[in-house]
Amino acid sequence: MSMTKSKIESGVATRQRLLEAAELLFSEEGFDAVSVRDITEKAGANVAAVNYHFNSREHLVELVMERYINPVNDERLARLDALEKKSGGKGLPLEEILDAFVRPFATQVRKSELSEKMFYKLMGRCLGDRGGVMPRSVEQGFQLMLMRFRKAFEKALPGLDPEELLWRVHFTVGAMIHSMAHAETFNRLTQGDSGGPPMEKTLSRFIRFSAAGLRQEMDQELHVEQPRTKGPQEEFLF
Amino acid sequence: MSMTKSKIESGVATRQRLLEAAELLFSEEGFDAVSVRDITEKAGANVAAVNYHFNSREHLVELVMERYINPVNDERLARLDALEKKSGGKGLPLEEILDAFVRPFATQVRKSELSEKMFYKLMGRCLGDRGGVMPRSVEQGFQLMLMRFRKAFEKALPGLDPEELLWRVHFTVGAMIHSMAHAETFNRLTQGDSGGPPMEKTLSRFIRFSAAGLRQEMDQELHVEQPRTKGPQEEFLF
DNA sequence: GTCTATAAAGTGATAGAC
DNA sequence: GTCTATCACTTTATAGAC
Repeated sequence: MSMTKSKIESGVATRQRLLEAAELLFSEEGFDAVSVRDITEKAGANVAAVNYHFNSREHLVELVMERYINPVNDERLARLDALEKKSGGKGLPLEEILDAFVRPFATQVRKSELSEKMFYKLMGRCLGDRGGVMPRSVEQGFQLMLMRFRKAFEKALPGLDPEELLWRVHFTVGAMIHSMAHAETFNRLTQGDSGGPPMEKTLSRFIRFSAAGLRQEMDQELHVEQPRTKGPQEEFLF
Repeated sequence: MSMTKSKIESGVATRQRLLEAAELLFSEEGFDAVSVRDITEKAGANVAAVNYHFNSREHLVELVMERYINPVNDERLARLDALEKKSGGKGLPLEEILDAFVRPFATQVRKSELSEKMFYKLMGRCLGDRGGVMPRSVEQGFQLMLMRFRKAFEKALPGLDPEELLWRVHFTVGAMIHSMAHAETFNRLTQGDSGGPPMEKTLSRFIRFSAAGLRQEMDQELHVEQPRTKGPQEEFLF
């Protein structure tokens, strides 16, 4: 498939067309599965155009990641800042922290020219592809952001073992990334219909799910009839 | 890096050495980032060996996926069967369903000759790489397994909207896959130490986290002071 | 800024000798 | 079962004409 002829003829700059084609292909196929030729062909440009406009394929990949991830992480920090300023040092409600963590997706997708579906897929690629390897600026932004949110969670859940908290945050991040990157696959596998855009409802669902998981008490076992007939290799009991 | 000379000299069959080398490389680099030459070099075999023993690179990939995923899915179904037989048609406790869902990882990793870390990484690759595309037999097994577990969850959570449940299961699966595939990345980004093997404790943490998220009540908002000053684009409230 | 032509390296696969 | 040699492609990147 190639770019609509209209975009080429209506004089959209080659650089812009390349960027749009790359974002579409990256979100669809993953960063490592798209060749320079795929991009230039889809953009209706010459094979040398990517290297002329972006120096190398790798630079283009990094540019795309930075363009979409950094604004999200920046807005996350800004929202957390605002919440903490408002509360004046007290622990925040989990839901508000989680809201600051995911709502930036909803606001940044509106600022972008991508469809919601493509935006989330691309975001999932950024976070899940390449074994988590990201450009330096993105990696640093992520570290800073996660450090701040981790502290906010710690304050919101005083007394919780830090290692236990880290795992709960890990599960939370995993639920978020997977939902974005693999929503289509999951729908196919479950033959279910978890619905399309708008995504506000999904983010709301995510917040409630994660808040419950993060807040959950250690004595949850009250809910369950403990099976005491465990064999030798049955080493964990919920 | 190449295979330890001992394995070559001690007469381990070439086919076996290729399989071990491939599994190690696939888990480390991902299925799409490993070439036939990478594998044969690591295994100390000739470049033509992969095609001789496995017909093609693609067949080898599918074999590896099947070897590790299918036993896990089979054991999941067997455990769920046993639970449902025991309970005689009544809804099961969430923790028991989740236990049947994740404990097979712990038992299958013991049956395999892989280290825990490698096993989980490889499993994460199977589920996360290639945009969720799996060999036919694996895909079918997954569909069957997810259908059964979805029904079990529905019975355990009567009255819950099916679409809401589907999303909660989606979050659950995401938390699990991400934890396995990206534990190392996450540790790096958080500069945290979420601990290494043994994994029993992690699975226990996962069960409690997911159970709380799945079971969570719709009126969770009681916990939080609702911000009523939302702007026009602030469309979801937890 | 765009094009062609080409370099240099890598890919999976296979025929045929041993 | 293993090896070499090679085929037929594809990849990124670039030099140089226009």
